[in-house]
Amino acid sequence: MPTEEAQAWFGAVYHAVQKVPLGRVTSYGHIARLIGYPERPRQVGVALKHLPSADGNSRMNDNTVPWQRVVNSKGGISPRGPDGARRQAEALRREGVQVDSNSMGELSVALEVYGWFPAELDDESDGA
DNA sequence: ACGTTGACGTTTC
DNA sequence: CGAAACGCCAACG
Repeated sequence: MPTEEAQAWFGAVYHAVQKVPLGRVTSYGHIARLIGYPERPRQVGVALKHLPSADGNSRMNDNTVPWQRVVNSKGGISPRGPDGARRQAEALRREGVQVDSNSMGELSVALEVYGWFPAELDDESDGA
């Protein structure tokens, strides 16, 4: 049983992820900043890793939380398991998000097309 | 109870 | 511009 602090953190992460609209993507760092803990992007990944199944009774589950819209700062899908990244790419494509794969099999979102959400947190203006 | 791991990001070299 | 180090902290062995 996690501590109440941890529960609050998890809930905050899930809630923030739910704010990401369909067809857009965000990064772990963005979620962390939105919550108010810009130095813990890693714990965002931890929270998503422990995201409850849709079968459970939890209001926050992999069916209500668009975990697939969260990628790393490079726009790539971090390889957590053999099929994990592939499943995420599929879910994103299903939403209309373009996901490219290089010769090494690494999957990445076409940020130059979709950009980040929210865009206001991006202080730099490179691509465009 | 303690050491290691890991859905990350920034800073440094 | 690429690689390595460091920080973060819950989960796991």
